Amino acid sequence: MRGSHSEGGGASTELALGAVDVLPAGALEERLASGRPLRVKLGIDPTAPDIHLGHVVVLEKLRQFQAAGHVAVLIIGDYTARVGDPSGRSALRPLLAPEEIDANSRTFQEQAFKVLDPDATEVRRNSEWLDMPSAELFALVRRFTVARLLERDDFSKRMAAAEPVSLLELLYPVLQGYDSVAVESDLELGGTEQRFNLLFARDVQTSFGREPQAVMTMPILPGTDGVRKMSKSLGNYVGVTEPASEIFGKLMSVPDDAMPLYWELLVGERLDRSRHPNEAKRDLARRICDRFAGPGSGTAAEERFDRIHLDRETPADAPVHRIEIGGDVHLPALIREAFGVSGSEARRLLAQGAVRIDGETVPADRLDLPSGDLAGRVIQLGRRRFVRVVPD
RNA sequence: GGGGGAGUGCCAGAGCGGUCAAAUGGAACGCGCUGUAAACGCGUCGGCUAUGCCUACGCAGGUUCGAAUCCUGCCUCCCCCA
Repeated sequence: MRGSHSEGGGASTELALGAVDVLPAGALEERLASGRPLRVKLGIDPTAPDIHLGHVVVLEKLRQFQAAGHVAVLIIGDYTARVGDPSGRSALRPLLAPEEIDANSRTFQEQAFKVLDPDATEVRRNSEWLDMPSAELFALVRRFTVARLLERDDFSKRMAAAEPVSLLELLYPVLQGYDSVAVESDLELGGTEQRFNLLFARDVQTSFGREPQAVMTMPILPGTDGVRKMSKSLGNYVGVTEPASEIFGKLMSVPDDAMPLYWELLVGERLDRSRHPNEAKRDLARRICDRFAGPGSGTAAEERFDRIHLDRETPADAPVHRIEIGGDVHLPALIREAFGVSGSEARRLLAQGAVRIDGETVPADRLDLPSGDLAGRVIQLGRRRFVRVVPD
């Protein structure tokens, strides 16, 4: 049973709402009591081009601190992205090209401002201080021991399973910790999988004679499969820049079991269990659309959704695919081009009755159609892919 | 420095000379059911203008009528000893 995470770490402040833990006990209250604005750090490694709802959970927490008058320090980990965070990893992370990291950094920052107030956010890239001469790097890393780093679960598990752990990965916590020194962090936020990194940063700060930061961890948001962590690489994410129709559709496909967590982490309210699950899910989906795709987009997306799935209508805004008029059209080829699947796949789908033209299933043995019969019609592939065929 | 083991499809993991486009499970996809939820049932899951053809089992060669399966070299990973 998961759901209520509110009282973690004994922090009684409103700002700790939803957090899994706030460590060490009392540290946050103590700092808040000082009355000065705290420097609240959140680091995100730009390993993918888009921010999704999983990132939003922790960004939203940062926004709350911001709203309470504290300083939001958003670190784009353009340098640590090159190293690769071993947290929760069971294998070596593939390396990203520098240009890729650079492009991701830009979109990340832009998209983070869909949650944060840009005027009250200090954005830093950690290459500013981590891109240092090796002599300085050595001086930094010699402060810590291998035994201390190997305490972490991910490493011991991988080593036990005879899987590789690179030297570079071992360095990751040290680098992330040094970020805290560089930005003089009072509090660092992160997902629960970041606990080791966040706590290790305290050691790094201490070794530099700084006051160690408090840390606050937030629950991990499951992806649209309802089970695994939301992530780009698992393909179970909802991006904040996606069109409302996508956001709505994806959220509706999230299993009911994950709804309490979605409500708590994304809407900031407890799910009212007396509501019909379908209605509660629609409500959530509308709110998220309104927030990220623009006010009112939720209702519009919902209407479109119902037209397609309840009334079985074809969407008016389906992408357009042009064909030449004259002669027959070979359906597998058309599907391949229109939907970006392979020709073999197209044939299989056809054979499985997954192709509809204006709502009518194409017979499995039908491979060619006169082009005249296709012009102006909507081809549907499976439940949610649509293309409107238009004469060229 | 010495000794041993392993690299198979999106992932995990069988296969160990022909019947292998490669068992099985998971993921994914499709159809049905439904609340585009879950669960369940059935099916698909390399490519190709397709009853056949092509490309594939770390990479490169070789042996064989025939290789994922045998040999040689290379690359990568792991373990043990020092």
